[in-house]
Amino acid sequence: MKTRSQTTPKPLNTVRLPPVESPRTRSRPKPKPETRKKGTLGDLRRPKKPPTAFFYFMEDFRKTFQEENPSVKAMQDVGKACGEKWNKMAFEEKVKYYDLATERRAEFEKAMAQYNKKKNGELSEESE
DNA sequence: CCTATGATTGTTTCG
DNA sequence: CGAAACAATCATAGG
Repeated sequence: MKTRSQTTPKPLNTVRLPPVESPRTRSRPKPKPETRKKGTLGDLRRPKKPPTAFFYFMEDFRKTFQEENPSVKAMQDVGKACGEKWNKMAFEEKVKYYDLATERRAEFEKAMAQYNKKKNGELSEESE
């Protein structure tokens, strides 16, 4: 409605709705995905990001998928199936997962506050 | 034995 | 606002 002088009022629920269906706006040139996970154990300082709705969906889907496809064990195969179904999933069904992720993020915000705070002290107290 | 990579999409973070 | 990296999972590879 009408003009919104404010740029993105940033609703409290940021989300619950699926992000605009961007037509692949995320351009990922994927130049050299050599080390996507560099410090699996060394980046503990980085607050782990909250799992996305997609991951939550995977938890459920993974179990179901393995039951129907005991042959498939690697997530790579399941992941593909997940993505395919995820795109076809009904918005209402996804909302359920979005809602989960939304709550998880709230907690994550706190972790972020500490992270920012720690960042300052880290300079002095790097090793813990 | 340990570590990294593979794939999926959504979210996070900084300037 | 945009770009880039990262989030979990599990099987597999090599030294």
